[in-house]
Amino acid sequence: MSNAPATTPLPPQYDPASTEATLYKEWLDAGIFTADPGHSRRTGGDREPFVIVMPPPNVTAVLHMGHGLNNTVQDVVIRWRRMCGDEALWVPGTDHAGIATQNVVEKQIAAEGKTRFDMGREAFVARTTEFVTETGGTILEQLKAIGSSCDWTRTAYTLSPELSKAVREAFVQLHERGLIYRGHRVIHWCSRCLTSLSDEEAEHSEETGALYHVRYPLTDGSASITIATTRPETMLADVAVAVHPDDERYKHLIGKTLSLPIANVEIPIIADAEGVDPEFGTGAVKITPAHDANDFEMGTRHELPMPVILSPEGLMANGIDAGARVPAELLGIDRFEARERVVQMLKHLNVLEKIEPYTHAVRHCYRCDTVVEPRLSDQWFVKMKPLAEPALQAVRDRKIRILPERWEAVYVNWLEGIRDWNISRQLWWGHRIPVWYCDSCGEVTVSRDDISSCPKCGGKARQDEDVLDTWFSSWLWPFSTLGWPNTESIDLKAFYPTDDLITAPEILFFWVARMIMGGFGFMGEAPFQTVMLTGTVRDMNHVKMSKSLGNGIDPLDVIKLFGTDALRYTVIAGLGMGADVMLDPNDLEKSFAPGRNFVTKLWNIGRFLLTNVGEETVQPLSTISPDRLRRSDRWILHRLNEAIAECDSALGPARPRNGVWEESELRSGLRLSEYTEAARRFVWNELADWYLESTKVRLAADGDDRDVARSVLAHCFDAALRLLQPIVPFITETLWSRLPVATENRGAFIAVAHWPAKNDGFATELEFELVREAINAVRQLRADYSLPPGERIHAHLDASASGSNASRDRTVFDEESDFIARITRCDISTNGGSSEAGASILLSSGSKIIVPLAGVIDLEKECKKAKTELEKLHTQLTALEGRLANPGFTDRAPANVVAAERQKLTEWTARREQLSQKVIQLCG
RNA sequence: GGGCGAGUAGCUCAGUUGGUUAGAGCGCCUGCCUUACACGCAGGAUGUCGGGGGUUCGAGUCCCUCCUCGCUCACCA
Repeated sequence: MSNAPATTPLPPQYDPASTEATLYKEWLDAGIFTADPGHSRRTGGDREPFVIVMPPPNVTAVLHMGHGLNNTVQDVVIRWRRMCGDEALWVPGTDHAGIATQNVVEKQIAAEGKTRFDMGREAFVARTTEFVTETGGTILEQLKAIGSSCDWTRTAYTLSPELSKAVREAFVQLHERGLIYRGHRVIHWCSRCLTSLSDEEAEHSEETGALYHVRYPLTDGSASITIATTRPETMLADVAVAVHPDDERYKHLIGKTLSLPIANVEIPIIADAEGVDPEFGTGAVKITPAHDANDFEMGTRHELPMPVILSPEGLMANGIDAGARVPAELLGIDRFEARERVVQMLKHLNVLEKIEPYTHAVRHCYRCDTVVEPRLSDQWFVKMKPLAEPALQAVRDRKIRILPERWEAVYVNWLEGIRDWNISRQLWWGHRIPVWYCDSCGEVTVSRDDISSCPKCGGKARQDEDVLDTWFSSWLWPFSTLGWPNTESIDLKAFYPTDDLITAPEILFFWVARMIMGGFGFMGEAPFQTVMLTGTVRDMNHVKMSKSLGNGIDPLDVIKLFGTDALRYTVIAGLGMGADVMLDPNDLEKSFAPGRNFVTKLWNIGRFLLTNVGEETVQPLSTISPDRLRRSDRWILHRLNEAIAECDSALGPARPRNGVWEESELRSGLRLSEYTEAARRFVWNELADWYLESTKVRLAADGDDRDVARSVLAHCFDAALRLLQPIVPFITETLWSRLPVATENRGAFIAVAHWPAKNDGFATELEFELVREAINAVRQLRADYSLPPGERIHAHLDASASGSNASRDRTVFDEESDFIARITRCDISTNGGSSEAGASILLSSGSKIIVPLAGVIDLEKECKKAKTELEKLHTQLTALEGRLANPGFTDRAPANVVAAERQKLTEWTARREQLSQKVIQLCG
């Protein structure tokens, strides 16, 4: 890209389609997104590193609005830091997504009439690998389309050889530290995916079921106990009925035996204070240790047998210890069908007392939504308590902040009650557990390297069949992507710890909390200093967008229609901190209008500038002597300073000062919608609406002043483009490359240009504010009196009441008369008579704008309007006077507040005086 | 059931340690094709700040209470 001014004028319409792909390629070719570890201060360089690791999308994922939103946020932040001079690194990558990917491939082969078991493990993994290689990573290409400025030379993949090594290292280290153990207990089992799940992967959802009351008769026939259950089919695996030891209803029955209907086995009545709430149901609990986590605990306490009556597929079966509990007619029946049948059988046996409707939370597989079955099995677990401690402490000590704040409480709450993490999955797609068993001597070996023979007896070593939870690789992401476990890795030294972690709240526990634990656990340091949780994209009914619900928006459709920048601007501008973004999938035109309109506006400002400023090089503002600046120049330069300050303040400090967030900065920054609004207001409402209009007269004339206007205009637009680059990188790059400003201080791309800095030389420009006031006044008068917009009108300035400002006011209006006349079609003379009748508006300087309007004014209407206004003012003034007369207020309120009120009193009193004169004049 | 949060203009949300005419964007109404832009320009309307009570000279802001939503965790069978 060249800095030479354009030789062809800008086309009237911005065409994103023809520019975006080319531009993106130019950025890539120039390597501006590639970070250099040598530049990082941590490795002796002179730049602060600023690092974001991308939440890796599933390798099979296709871009949706959620990705669009989340990655745009990350890109805005990283582009901002890059311009600020940080060595900015955004690490992209994908997740192999164990269960999710396996499910996709299983579906494919199911269509061919096969199962993975028909294929065998090796062939299935090969097939999945092939699938992932061919179609996977599509999403990364799509992320390029939304402008993501990732360092693609560092693209990572959780199942790559490098990251697999990290996974194995992590497992072995935890094992060495005694934090990994094999447990035999009831876990969540998905009978469709045929794997165990972690607590987080088994999601609760409220369901209306039934509470079945079943009578179990005593074996001696003397009495019976009624139990309540939501899962009657599991009664076949009951091994006892527990009651509270102090429960008077049942005390005398403890120790006796019951005859379990259908299964026809004898089970004892036991007492358990911990596991039984006498208030609930009938106060008697059936104990099914193999199919309920709570019952498993009680079963363990009382050393009860644990018969299994369900197959892994969720079919009724006589498993371990079950004997012949499941009768022949139920064998092989699905658990839900079996529930119906058991209920029927209980009815026939006349032991079903009643069925109550009952709402309770049922766990579902987060991947296939199948109802999860509690199931007794052997799994590998990570002991989480020791890992959670530093993760909790880091947030309490403000080493890590979570935005928005409310999620911190959720985070703390979860970590305080953390339970051990089941990390083994009975899947084929993933990192195989690095544990080997020796069938000869029973030795269990945990190893970094594959082994084929037992290190103890030399017998054949057999690797554990299971793979690790996909999140076991994810929680290492902030350092595994930087080279860990090679602690000498230059990337690791230069870029760890990272800075911001930007993701959706759904994976706060799955991923974010575990990454923090992993960061401390393996690196001894927090993996990042800020967690920013973005909102959710929803439709107009506040329903979360999803492909399955059909209410999604394809970001690529939006890009095709309105361009990437319009998409980015719309989502960023609409995204309050942690707030959801509502978009209408049925009306893209309306949903993305803010972005499209803004981009068009920017384009047109650029067109005006390039046409009217001309193509000869503009002198840098620094070469313009301050005394050549006019009041409008000083005004816009001051507004620019304010805009820069507002953007900086909204974006906030990039990092904590000494590794710990100070209270005052803890909740500041990353308010992207505020930053966007500040930049928008400057470029649209100030630069375009006022300053640009004011330069039209100057640019049309020849002479020195034309060069001043050109310099200021170009300077301001240049700065505006820089402020906007992170949000709308493509159009700003396109326009910036054509700006005819001197080449000094410019790199090749705005994407790596310097972030604008405040220049404190420009104080508030009061004179130009006066001009704006006058213009607004004339506009209002024209609207109030319904004067045709095209009609040329005359007015005069009455400066007689403005005291010492009178001559200044007259000078200002004389000098700005061309501009005022052009913009309002109203000529203001400064030497007219002061007593002339007409509509008037008072300016803050005390001068008055008077439009002679004899004959045009509807006196009656005006009179009424003025009277209403006067009344309102009078009421407020009375209140104000009362307040100031109240010693309670004047004595206790802060002095500055009282002073402000006094000031107001003076102003209002003057205005009331003026208004009453007006009323007299109008109403007679 | 535990924890947390929210209820401010038709919609989405700002409102900093209480300070007195409550703001923005979008939408809506009116008028304008003013030679960068109708994806634009100018003007305008709109709120018992969820209800009730309290503290205070003063409450959208602090306290209590009620109502309504939302998020999150959870082995009451």
